[in-house]
Amino acid sequence: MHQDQPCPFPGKRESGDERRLAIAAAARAIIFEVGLEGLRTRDIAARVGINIATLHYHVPTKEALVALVADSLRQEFKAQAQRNTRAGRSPLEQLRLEFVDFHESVHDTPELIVVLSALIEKGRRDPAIGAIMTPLYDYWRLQFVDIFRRGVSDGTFRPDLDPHAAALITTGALSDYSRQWTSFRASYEQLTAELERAFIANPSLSKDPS
Amino acid sequence: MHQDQPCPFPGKRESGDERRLAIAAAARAIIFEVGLEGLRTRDIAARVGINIATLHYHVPTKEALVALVADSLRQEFKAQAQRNTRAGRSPLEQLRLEFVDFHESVHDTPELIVVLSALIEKGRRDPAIGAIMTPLYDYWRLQFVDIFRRGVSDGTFRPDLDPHAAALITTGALSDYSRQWTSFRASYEQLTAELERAFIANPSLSKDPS
DNA sequence: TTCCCAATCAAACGATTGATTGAGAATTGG
DNA sequence: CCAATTCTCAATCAATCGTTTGATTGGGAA
Repeated sequence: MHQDQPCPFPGKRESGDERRLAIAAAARAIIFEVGLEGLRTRDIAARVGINIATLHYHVPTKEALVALVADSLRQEFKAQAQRNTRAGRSPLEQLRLEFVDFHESVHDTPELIVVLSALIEKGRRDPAIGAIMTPLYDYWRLQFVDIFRRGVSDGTFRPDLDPHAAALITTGALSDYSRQWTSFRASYEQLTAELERAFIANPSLSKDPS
Repeated sequence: MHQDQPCPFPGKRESGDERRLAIAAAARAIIFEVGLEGLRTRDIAARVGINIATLHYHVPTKEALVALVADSLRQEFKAQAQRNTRAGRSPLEQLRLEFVDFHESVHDTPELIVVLSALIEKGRRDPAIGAIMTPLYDYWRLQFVDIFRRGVSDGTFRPDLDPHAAALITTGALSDYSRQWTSFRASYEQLTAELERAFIANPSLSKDPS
């Protein structure tokens, strides 16, 4: 029994889905501020503006709550991936689009990568979280694998480039940058430019290997 | 009325420094297993084999305990840096030595990088931890900056290579690899080999062979 | 109207948390 | 040997944690 009709009286009761959405958002904000070790169910309830018992009505346990946050990240990445279609673009253009997208994500929702890292780390020891986060991170990296693989085929990138290793380097550098951009002297443009130079084929070499 | 046999030398006491060392080691092991959010002073005391009050005698607060762990990491990195002198070696040799060192560290003490990442993340919000961890991470990256800078000078690496960006890419890729090497198909050798190819000068373009 | 049920809350529960107390054992310097 | 110091522990504290209970609300169905 699901009704699409939004509540005509804001401040009254919200549907279960809306509540769960607000709970996940509040939890993400708190994790960003004080980390997973500072996450308290009462603080989440207070930020949403509901009673602690109401929180447990919608999300039974804290474990399920963290899983809810993980799933909210998954859905957000899924939506982001479906939003921009890269069909018909060259590998280098797609790579640069990924760089721009990532930068925008870090700028618009700075807590996203921080929470993502925290949950990936938690997923290393919590199978329930790992089942959500590992495929998510793999998917992101596989996008780069695909870009590099096709870029090698058409001569954009070095012929001796290892797509998997290059993708690992790229995602590692990007996530590491966003994690501590405060202490980095190098700008994001310097980082992405160096990544391009690292993988791109040398223009002075013959592009036609036949 | 001694408790259930913690010390291999009954009747013997450990000095304050040894105790603090054992406490830091136990805390690191626990952080590796259950994360910072699962770190409990009682668990640390139990692993060391001492009473909870004894733990608080040596380390007054939990906050000081986390700082102690951070400092133990700093000392370990400092000792590691001083252990192997790289004087007289070529930039490429030094880079490969860094790769080997890192791999050995991950292999010998797998909890090291995980705990390092956890404390760096905590240092983002806790100034006391950040004061220890940020310089530590910067120091590691600066080692690569130095290697790349000299490698550019002597023609080992690309002339258009940005040492800071390249170092950021390298540390990011390495730390990201060690954080989740379980789900990576690419081996460590593939990763380091790709890093070398990414930064090394093209052999067909030997521009300055003087 | 009467009933049902998702949603909500005040209050509290049992357990755990970091931290403290006071007394005593072990060690050290004289 | 003694006294001072360092170190240790059983017992305990106050606070907070995640979770539960029991009751209430309000809107839609019967």
